[in-house]
Amino acid sequence: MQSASTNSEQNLVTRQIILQAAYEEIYARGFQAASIAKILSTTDVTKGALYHYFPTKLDLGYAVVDELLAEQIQARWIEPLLIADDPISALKEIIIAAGQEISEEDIQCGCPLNNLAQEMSPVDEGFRLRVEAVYKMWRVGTEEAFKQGQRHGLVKQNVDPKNIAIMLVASLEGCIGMAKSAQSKNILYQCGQSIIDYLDGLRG
Amino acid sequence: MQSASTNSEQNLVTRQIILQAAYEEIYARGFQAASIAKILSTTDVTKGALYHYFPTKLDLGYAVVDELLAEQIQARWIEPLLIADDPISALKEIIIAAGQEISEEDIQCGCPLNNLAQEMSPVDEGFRLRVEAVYKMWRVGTEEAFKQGQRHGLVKQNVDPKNIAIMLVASLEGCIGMAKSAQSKNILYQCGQSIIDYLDGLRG
DNA sequence: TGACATACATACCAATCGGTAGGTATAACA
DNA sequence: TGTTATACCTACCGATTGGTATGTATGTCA
Repeated sequence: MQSASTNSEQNLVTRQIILQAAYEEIYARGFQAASIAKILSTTDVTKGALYHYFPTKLDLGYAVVDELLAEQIQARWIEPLLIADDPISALKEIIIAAGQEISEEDIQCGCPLNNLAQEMSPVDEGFRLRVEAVYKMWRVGTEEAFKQGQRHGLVKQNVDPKNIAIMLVASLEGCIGMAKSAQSKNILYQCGQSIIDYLDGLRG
Repeated sequence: MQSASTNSEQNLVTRQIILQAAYEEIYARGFQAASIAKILSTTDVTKGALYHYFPTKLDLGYAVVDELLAEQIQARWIEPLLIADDPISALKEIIIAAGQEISEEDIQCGCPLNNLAQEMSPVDEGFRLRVEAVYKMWRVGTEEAFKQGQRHGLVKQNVDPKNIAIMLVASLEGCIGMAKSAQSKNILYQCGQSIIDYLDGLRG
């Protein structure tokens, strides 16, 4: 028998508190500059507790990617796309919704996945593999949606869904990154509109 | 009178050695993780010399952006574009040339300007302003080239050169970032081809 | 030739870093 | 009830960080 519910539920709560605080600290400062001490001080968790759940800082970072970021991308960019029949309309709606919901802090900090990709890919292979797994999930999901769209005759037949997926994910990340550097919602919207124009050009 | 040539020339040499080593260290690890000690050990420069030319680490980082990165972008992405009559053909050539000349280390480390943009924009406003100045130069240069192209009837009249410039810079950075995460030249080329296709769609 | 500034060089410093050792309190289980 | 594992907690550690204080060698200039 495993431990009773009372205990293991509390465990997960503490673990989740640490994970969430780590996510925010990493999002704001990057992984390498993220301070364990800061994560502890923003919560009332002690160092012993943190190192009980995560043997190293690296493991904590990995968990943020595997559990939080993968889930975020899945929920926002993949699931609604796969449900829809028309991937072009669906993606346009997702982009517009994302633009509307975005906060000043988000503009300032950009995409948490791309942040980790750019910072950690050359530095730590474990990070790179995990981040790339999320990107691949994103690209494959997008590719599938556009294949479906082609089957339904809603997307041009003479384009390669795989290439479209790569281009879309890349330019979305580029768009967010540009807005982050310029700290400008205008640039975000102008770039988003260009992506939407590109999408409309794929109509079949 | 200023100091004689012998002296001030040597000065600039030492300064340039520091700047170059700093560039490489920052390119490989990011600014915050870049180690002054490492920069000194890869050169035979002492800490006294470094802090003689650059009062703080931040000033050293600023100089890398202002002097090295601005120059790189200008030489590779702006000058050849402004010389040409046809911006679309010119940019295609630049993209193809960049793809051919890129090394494994470059794939691994990505774009030094985008790296600093994503890492430092939320953390230090001085960095953000300097990086954004380079991006703006890049965008404005691209915009001018496309305006010229419109005047010569080589670019569609019903597109906004400013939006095109934003979209191009953003998707180029996104493309390099995606290839860096995937550590894949294939992805770089596929994404680059999509950008070229986009460019061809702008023909007037 | 003497005064002064430039261009380094060396030794040191406080602060912060991630991580660990060793304890305790609690709950599960035999 | 005694044993054992889980879930913490506190105090400490060595290493590294950017930065500084002090000294010196050299070249400039009046």
